[in-house]
Amino acid sequence: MKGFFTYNSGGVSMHIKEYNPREIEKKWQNIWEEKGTFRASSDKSKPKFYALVEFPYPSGDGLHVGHPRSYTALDIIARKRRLEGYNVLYPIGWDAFGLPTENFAIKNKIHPRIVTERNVARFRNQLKSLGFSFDWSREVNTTDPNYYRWTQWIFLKLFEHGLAYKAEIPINWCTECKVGLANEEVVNGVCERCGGEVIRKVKSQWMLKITEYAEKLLNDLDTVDYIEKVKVQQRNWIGRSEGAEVEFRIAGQDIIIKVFTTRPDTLFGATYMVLSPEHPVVSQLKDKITNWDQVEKYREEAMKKSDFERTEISKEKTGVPLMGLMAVNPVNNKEIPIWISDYVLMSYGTGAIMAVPAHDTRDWEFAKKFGLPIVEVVKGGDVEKEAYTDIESGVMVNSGFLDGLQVKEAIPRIIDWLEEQGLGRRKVNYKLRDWVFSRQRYWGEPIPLVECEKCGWVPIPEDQLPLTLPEVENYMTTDTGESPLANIPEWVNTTCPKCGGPAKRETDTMPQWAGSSWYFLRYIDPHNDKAFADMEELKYWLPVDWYNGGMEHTTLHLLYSRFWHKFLYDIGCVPTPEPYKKRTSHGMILGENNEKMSKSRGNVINPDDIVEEFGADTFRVYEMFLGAFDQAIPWSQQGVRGCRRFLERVWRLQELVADEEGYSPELETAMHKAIKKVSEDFERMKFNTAIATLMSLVNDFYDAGRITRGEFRTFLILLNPAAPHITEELWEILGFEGMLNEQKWPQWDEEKTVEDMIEIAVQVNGRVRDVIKVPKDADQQAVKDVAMESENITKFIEGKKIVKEIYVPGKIFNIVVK
RNA sequence: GCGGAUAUGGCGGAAUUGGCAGACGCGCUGGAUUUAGGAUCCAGUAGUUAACAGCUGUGCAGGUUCAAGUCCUGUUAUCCGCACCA
Repeated sequence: MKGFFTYNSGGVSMHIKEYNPREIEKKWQNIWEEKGTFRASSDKSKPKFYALVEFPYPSGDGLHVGHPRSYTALDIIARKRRLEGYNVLYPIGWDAFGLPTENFAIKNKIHPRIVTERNVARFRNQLKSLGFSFDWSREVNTTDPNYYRWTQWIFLKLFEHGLAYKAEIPINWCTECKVGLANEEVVNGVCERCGGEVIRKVKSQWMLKITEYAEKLLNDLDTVDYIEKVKVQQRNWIGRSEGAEVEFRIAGQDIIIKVFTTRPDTLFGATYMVLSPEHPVVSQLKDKITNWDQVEKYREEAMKKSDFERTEISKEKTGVPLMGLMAVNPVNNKEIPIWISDYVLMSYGTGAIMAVPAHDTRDWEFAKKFGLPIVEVVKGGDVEKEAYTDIESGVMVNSGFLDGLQVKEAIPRIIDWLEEQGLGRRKVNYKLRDWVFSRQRYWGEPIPLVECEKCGWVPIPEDQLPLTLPEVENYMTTDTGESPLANIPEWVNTTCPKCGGPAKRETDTMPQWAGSSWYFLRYIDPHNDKAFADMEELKYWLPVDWYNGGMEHTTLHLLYSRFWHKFLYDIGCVPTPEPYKKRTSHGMILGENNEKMSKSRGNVINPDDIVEEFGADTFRVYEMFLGAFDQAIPWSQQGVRGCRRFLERVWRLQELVADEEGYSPELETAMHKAIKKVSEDFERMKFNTAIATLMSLVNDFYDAGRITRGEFRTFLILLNPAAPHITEELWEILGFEGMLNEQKWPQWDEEKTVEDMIEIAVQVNGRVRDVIKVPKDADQQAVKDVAMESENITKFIEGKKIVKEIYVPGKIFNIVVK
């Protein structure tokens, strides 16, 4: 019984206090706050580590259990980095502009600013109750005029550099939200937020030229450490394709129609053209079209269709010929008919295609349906049965000077020819479109431009920023799609900063993605009123070392913010071409019934309830333990209980601590193994197995019946990033030096991660027949000697001939017999 | 249709490079303790079997190998992304 440490100096297991998370969690949260424990230091001599999680939209529903999954994960990384000696920046803020708040405000007649304040206060409390090691002194809020002043400033820079322009184009219009949407916000033809129907609406819109950065956004993916899934999705979204732009003349007209094609080699097989119904040439040549009534009807129908209907797959191709017009195939001067069809999109390429039915599946379907000629120009398939699209093995035929060439040879040859003749040129095309940046809503950043009759669009001078939102009575949107701001004449009517004449303010506001496109920069220097952030600070902290967030933001926020950052880099405002060095993504947490958590399904878990009943540490440990971090996983209330039980067992370890330093011989290997496993698993985001390792170690501790102070100290440090409150408390109770968060992350000795005596599985013909114990450095003969003493082995060998022996040190010994 | 991922006990999931399948947790069964248990502790828990002997077993069908959850070929199902992108 000697040397056992107990809380009350009595006997073993006598009087330790009960584990009371409610009490100790509050206690440590207060201590950390008072001491500013997790503030990033201004000391730049230390190596830095910038950990970032996507800041939340403070919705009225409060925190979702999905938020803490991401936050706990990077909290673990951040806490580990501090223990490793880094100066860590782990900030948080609020992405607080946006529709739900505004809708709530309208419905309940409360100003969106008040709603936002309330929601933020609730979120802040919830996050604080979970003990995240955020640097709260750097909190940002996108709706704060001191913040959006800089959002507006960046917008003006984009405008100055010609990257923001106003265009009258058909945009995606959500009929529910009564707001224009970016392409990225339309999912499966409906609004990604509300699921409402999206129609095409022609509106004058502010656009950002993200397409100008398509090449950089694509190429620089090779320079960053993002999970492959994200890179693949961004590449697909940018959708680069190489080909040629070819000019088709209209017979008897002085008009040229350009098409984009990736298969210029098949030009001799182009037997007709198809234009998008919206193609401007159609109206332009109205007088020449003999079946105008039919054409007009088709165009009207196409316009009426929602995006969803129009892009619906597997529907029959439709179309109408432009009678009275013929195009001329530039390679052979043959006249070919021109059709319009809604399978040709105005928004991709030039809105017109050359149709090669023999070698394009869509054109083939169309030609078959309307009896258009099919001319084979690449040999290898049966073009009467289906389009032959192979580009690897086909040989050109019926193609004049291209005959006999492989497809891959023919492509550059024909492009050279087109360029020589002035009939076309090499061209790279992207699926990525410019970013529709206007929102017809109140609760967003005002666009800091005025329209002057004389000077056109004029930016508001920088020293007059921020342009703040006016107080209004009514935020209702109108069915005509005008922003609520348009109804405030005293705000709209202003003077031109340039000439002093009368001018009108832009009344649309920015999308929610504006403020989030640069928030990680503001965290670096959040109180700066001279610049969005000081260059010296930016140089120290950028890039973000590790950014975790949802897959749903891959082609939205993540792409947008890379674009803004690249622009800021080009104009010398940030020191790095890429904002984020590493990007990872967490899986969704589903309800207990394996369905997506939602109010309507009645399967929502409220984090507050879990913290209240089990404590924040249990909640954190459970979220990390429930399964692979990057996969969707259902919640299990029973599983939470198990994690609480684990922490109870940790708490009671106090009773086992003997007054001895170092590691005991019995547990030394287990300690080194655990340090290694936990260290590596945290880095690989294998949080579930790291926690499992710690659970196993606790089981080992109980099996051993007593542990040293050294063992307990190491264990507490390993568990600390996941369960920071209970570990600090135990650290204090045990009277260890200083505070736990000031300690050093433990090291392991590779040598000591293996026991001196190890177990080797002995197989006969690949089947395990026995397990033997041998010294860890035993050679094959030694292992064989031990194995042959085993009856379990010998009875399978008896009477047979040993033909082969395989020994994998530390793993198995296999004897092959015949 | 294209691209990506996944498939392992009653459940969530483990298994660096091919080397003892089912770690860890939940649940369940039995026991101890308790006035009580949604507390704690002990034992058991893939299937089959009288068995701590064997045999079978990682969606399905083949193959490579001394050895396959892992590699190869084919196939099915589910999920995610894109979706007439010329």
